[in-house]
Amino acid sequence: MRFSILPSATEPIYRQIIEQVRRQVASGQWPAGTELPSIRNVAQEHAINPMTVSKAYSLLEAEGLLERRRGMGMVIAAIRPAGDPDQRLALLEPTLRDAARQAAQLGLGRAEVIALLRRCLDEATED
Amino acid sequence: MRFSILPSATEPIYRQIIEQVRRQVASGQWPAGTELPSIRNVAQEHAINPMTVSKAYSLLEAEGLLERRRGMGMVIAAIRPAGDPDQRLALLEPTLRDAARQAAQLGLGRAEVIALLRRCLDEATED
Amino acid sequence: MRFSILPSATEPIYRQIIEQVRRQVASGQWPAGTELPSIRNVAQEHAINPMTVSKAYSLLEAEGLLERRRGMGMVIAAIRPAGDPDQRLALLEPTLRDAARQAAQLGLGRAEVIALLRRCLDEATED
Amino acid sequence: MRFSILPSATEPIYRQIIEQVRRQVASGQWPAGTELPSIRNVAQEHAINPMTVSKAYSLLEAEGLLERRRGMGMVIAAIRPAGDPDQRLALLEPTLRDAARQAAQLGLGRAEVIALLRRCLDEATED
DNA sequence: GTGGTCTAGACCACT
DNA sequence: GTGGTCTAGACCACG
Repeated sequence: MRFSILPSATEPIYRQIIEQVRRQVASGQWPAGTELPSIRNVAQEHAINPMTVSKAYSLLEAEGLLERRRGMGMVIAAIRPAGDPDQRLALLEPTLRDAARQAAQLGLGRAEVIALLRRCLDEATED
Repeated sequence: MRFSILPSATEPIYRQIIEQVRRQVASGQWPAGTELPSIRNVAQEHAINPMTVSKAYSLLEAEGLLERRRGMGMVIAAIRPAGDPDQRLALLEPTLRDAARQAAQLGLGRAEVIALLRRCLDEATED
Repeated sequence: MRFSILPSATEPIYRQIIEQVRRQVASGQWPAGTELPSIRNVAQEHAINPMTVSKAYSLLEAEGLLERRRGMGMVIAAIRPAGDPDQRLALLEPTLRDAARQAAQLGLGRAEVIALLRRCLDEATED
Repeated sequence: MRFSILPSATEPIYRQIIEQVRRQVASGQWPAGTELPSIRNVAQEHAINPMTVSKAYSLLEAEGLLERRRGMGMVIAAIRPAGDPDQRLALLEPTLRDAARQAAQLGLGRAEVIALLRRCLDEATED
């Protein structure tokens, strides 16, 4: 129920938050009705400005993924069904498509690329 | 000998150009002496600002990857040897590492992810 | 091509801007490609903070109504077809539906209500 | 004798309650002495916070429209006479004025707007 | 307690 | 020139 935020990353903080919420919802780990940590809490924990968190939450609300419960914080919207596996794969596709394009421009073979992905997957699941 | 540029992508245009030149050189597809398309040409073809192309070329020149030949435009510098396979793989690694992190957060299995990458590689090499 | 902003209204400023852009697009007065006044311009003209204008533009971009031309301001997105009359009426419907509900609770007759609307329409078109 | 409350509307809940009581009184549908539903009942029925209902009732009491009868809950105060038709129309005017302004910005014709209002009035009186 | 709005000002990135 | 991001702090509205 906590965000992992890297202030030094090139990706802006508010977008890091947005992406994490999207993935948590798509993976079914945050079902409809889940209460999000309050803006002030997130801001304090990560020593960032409340406006930055608010911006992320507001955009997610405009997107329909969050609902405001006035005076009571934000919750995951009921509308969204839990993401099925295909939907989750679709979220990953743009990144892999870009990787494939880069591999082609680098003249790399399929086997090499897939072997490298395997290694990265191992690292990522270790954490 | 043409760039593929997506003005709507999140990656800035000048950086798209830089990365493509780097990959073409690393893969040996653009050996030393290869002439680059003129700034004016690139700008017209993709309906982008000539200043943007100029910025990319200038940065590549400062990096030593390009050389300015008066009257001939820019050419790939003689100094840089084509990257060996490991070096080329290293250029791809950050993207795959990010993809693996996303896959983990989405709760996707290794097999699914690798299958999707295979499909993307097929598409990318068709072009 | 200018916004009319009332800082004293109960409706927040950024929302006043959003609603005006939506109506201008729906009515066909701002076709696709129309350049919007720059954030700094709008902010200066109305003596409001650039962030406020930026918030309106960003939300309209997230909505798909605006597109960013990097380094060159915002334009009306090409995707949206000019609103047909039915679409424009649909934008008005929620307000009229609310008015009808109020009239019913007030026990007012149809004729009275419609006569009042006529008077209001006269006033609004005078301006 | 029940309220219609939409927690998702932009209008705050306590204000929705206040406005409805005002209209029922102005229209004479709730004459002096009418008992209002208890705070607990309203809160349960609409799954809202009792404090919210209490706030609405208290404001209406301060306004003189309601009276607190110990053990009987709140009743419509005797003082207020039912509003005459002109007074009731005046309560509706701001909403219609806003609708007319929107219609003008949308470039809609008088006939269309009035026809739509007729349809909305039909719907509203059906309920 | 919750989030919303606005301000003022800084710094960065892109064209 | 353009918009984007973030900070710091004030005040309001809602429950």
